[in-house]
Amino acid sequence: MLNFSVSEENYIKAIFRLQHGDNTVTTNELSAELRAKPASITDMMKKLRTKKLVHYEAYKGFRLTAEGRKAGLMIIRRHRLWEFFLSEKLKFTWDEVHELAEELEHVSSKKLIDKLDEFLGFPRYDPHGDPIPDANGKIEASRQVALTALPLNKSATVCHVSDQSSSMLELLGHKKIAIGTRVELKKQFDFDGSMDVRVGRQQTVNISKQLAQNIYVKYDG
Amino acid sequence: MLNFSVSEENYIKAIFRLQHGDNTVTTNELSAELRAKPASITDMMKKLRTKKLVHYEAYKGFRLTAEGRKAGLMIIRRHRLWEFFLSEKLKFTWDEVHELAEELEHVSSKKLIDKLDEFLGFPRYDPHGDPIPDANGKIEASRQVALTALPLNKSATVCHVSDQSSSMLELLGHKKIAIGTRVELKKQFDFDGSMDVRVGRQQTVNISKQLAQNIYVKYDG
DNA sequence: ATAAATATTTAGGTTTACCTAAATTAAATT
DNA sequence: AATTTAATTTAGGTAAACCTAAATATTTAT
Repeated sequence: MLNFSVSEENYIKAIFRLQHGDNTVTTNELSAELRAKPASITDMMKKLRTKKLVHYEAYKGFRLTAEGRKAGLMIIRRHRLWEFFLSEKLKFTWDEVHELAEELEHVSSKKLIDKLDEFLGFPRYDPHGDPIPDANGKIEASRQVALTALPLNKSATVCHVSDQSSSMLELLGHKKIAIGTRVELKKQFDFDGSMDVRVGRQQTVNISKQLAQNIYVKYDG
Repeated sequence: MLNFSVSEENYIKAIFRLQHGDNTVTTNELSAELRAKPASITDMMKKLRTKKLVHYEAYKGFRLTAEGRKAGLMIIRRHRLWEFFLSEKLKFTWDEVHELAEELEHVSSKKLIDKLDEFLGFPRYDPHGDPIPDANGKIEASRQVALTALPLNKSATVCHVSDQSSSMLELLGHKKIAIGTRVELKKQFDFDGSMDVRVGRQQTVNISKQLAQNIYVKYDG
């Protein structure tokens, strides 16, 4: 019930991340996320299904079961606690901590993690501002929403982009949008779903519906 | 040159430990140490030979090459630094740290380990009293000898037991010997190799040759 | 509604690190 | 020295987690 291989953990974590609520995750999405071929994804999905960690029917995408979600939360807890440790105690910069935490997170002793949590003073957020699940897997409901769901004139901060393709990053760079950028929705056009968004203090740019759906923000304050 | 699988690292570490100087290590010794069948040891030795990490000729045992020794020192450095961290910062007891460090040691980022070393204040010994190699792989020549090699009436401290079986630990407990116990050889009997040893300040106990061979001590001072 | 394009799965192969059983070599005993 | 015993290696097999190429579903476009 509680012991998974490194690979299994990476799959669970990736599905957790891509699910973003109740969405079903596709083979190709996971394939891109994990840089593994689609055929490998199918293999692993069958395995995780027999372990009752995902709901999966051929051709219909997959979602974590309650148990899979719980496992995912524990992996994320480990990951974020190590990130906090690396940044706070070992003075790594925030862009260095992720890949080291990717390795440390697979040491799965519960006692180790709970003691690490205590040593760190029970931190609530990792260095990227993401909330850290507690020892029971409880995690602060993130006030994170897609840019498309942001109310007019409410200031928010970009905290996540769900597509990491280079074409998407190029477009974001061009519009001067990055993680941490302050944004505010100024106008929404019914015809094509595009929107005018104030970026930073000076400029306002137009963003397509497709792009907005992939940008996640957190309300300020 | 510098990246090994978890299995390879475990083999290198085990050979390093068993070599204890220049002795050549046998297939069966490694098999016992790693709880793998002799055939598996032969497989891996061939692999490590092609990677130039061990000297190995069929039926003749093996020794680490200079490069293998260097790799071994780095693994031991990681292991002992994590042990120190677990004991000193997370307050694990000395008998809990070993198996956790077995997992953490395989995260091989040099920068991580050097920063951890700095964070811990460049400790010289792990919680079991074994010296920690520095960032260049330099390690304090341990003045560690088997109890059988201790001269008469020279005070020393138990720093290592090479067999960790529960039957051995039971016997040690019974004789009130643990890591850190002060001992002094009082008399040696040629007939069976047994010896009288003063343990601590009050009592003297008789120890069999077999037991003495598995107890390592460090001269005091 | 069909055809073309795309997504997913199946079938069969590879590598790593194990295993068992059998063969071979070395060491110990008579 | 010959034989028995023990250690080691070889041969061939397995499971995990990947892969490629081909087959099959599904979606999209005409």
